[in-house]
Amino acid sequence: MVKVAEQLVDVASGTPERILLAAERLFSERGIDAVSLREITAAAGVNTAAAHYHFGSKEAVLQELFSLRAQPIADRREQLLSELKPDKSGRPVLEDILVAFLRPGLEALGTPDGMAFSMMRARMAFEREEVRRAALSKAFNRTSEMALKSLAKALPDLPNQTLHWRFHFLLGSMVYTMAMPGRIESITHDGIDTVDPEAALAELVRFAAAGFRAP
Amino acid sequence: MVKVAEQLVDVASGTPERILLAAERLFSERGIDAVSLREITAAAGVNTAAAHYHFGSKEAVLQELFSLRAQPIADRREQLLSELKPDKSGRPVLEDILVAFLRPGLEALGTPDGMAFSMMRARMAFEREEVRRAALSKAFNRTSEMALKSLAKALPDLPNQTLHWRFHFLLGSMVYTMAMPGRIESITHDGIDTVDPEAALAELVRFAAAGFRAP
DNA sequence: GTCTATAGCTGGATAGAC
DNA sequence: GTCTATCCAGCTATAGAC
Repeated sequence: MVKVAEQLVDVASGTPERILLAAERLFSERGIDAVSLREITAAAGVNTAAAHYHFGSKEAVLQELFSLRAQPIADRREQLLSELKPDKSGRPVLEDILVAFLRPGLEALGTPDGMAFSMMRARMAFEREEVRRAALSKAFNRTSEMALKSLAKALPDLPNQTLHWRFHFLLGSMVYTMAMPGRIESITHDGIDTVDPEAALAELVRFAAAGFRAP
Repeated sequence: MVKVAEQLVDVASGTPERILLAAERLFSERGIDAVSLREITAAAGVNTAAAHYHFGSKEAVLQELFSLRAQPIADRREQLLSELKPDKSGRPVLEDILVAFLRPGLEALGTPDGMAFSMMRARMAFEREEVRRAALSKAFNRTSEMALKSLAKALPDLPNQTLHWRFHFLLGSMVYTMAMPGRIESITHDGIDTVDPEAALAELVRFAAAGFRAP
């Protein structure tokens, strides 16, 4: 309904931006369905009606917020994937593909806003509501297919089905990591309890690369 | 509040069982928060008050349902993990551990009830509400730690932190697989679109085993 | 553009008849 | 034990004053 600043700034100036920032924080803290529009507007210091005026509905707030945050990540991923350099055998290097695919999302974990978005994104991957998974799909489908194509080139002997299974496992590991920053394995308390995005990236790339190369 | 039959049968006889079965189906289809107690009781063909009489609250219905379904899986996992045979070097075999850990959960995907539970379980892993993650934790903590101990024995050279990271990735792949039976990768339509639990198990074991063995 | 006020629902829970 | 009837809190959304 309303054009919102391309980049949300930390100190929100206008009413729409304040609403989006409040929504992002609350959605990530407590989940989407558990947060009411009233809470969002209260946290933003504006009136309930303002959200309806600027966005039209609670779902529209979510969608606007999502695409606003997802776009830069998808763009960066696309850029990195398109810059991949083949090795001397003419094929892209598996590890390079994984880094290009994973880095934009995982490094977002390093900032408070990015962490909030990541948790929201991870949770949306498990949503039943079509409209929400559709937002994810719309934002990231293109780059997922780019990555799959590169992976197929890097691993020419891998059957297509197996490649898809392994890409699926990669997504699971990625999403699970994005869902719980700061508490890797709440199950076992002696685990890793701070998330350094660089460490997460390095560990996941190493793990997945070996997995993709399995016979 | 009320003792429910240890094993839910397909043709539900009593009122509590009918409520649990309806809840299971609806929770898995649409998510927990999106389903009202009224819908559950309507689907079960009983009155709203019946659910409160038998369970006390909607949350209690969920908890009862969860522990009822989780227990057999955890028990089976524990049994399989305790039966692991060491190889000639005296260590458990990585693949055997993975199978023991994953099989009870993944093979549940083969039955309609099991599939419904798996999707509910996967979604609960991403919940913010403490009480729900606590149910997961309570049901599966013990066997997760058993698996971690066996993994440490099978991979004596792997630093503890790395082991935990990789176990975390394993959980992510497992949960992601359990969350979306029948549509591995909705992102790419030419992917795998039916889930044979045995195939999922075999693929995940191969992928993860290679990942755990990465240097 | 931003507010107050309220309409119109839907939710969980319960009291009390049977 | 199982119903009907109802309470009351909370929600989204909107109409209309300013």
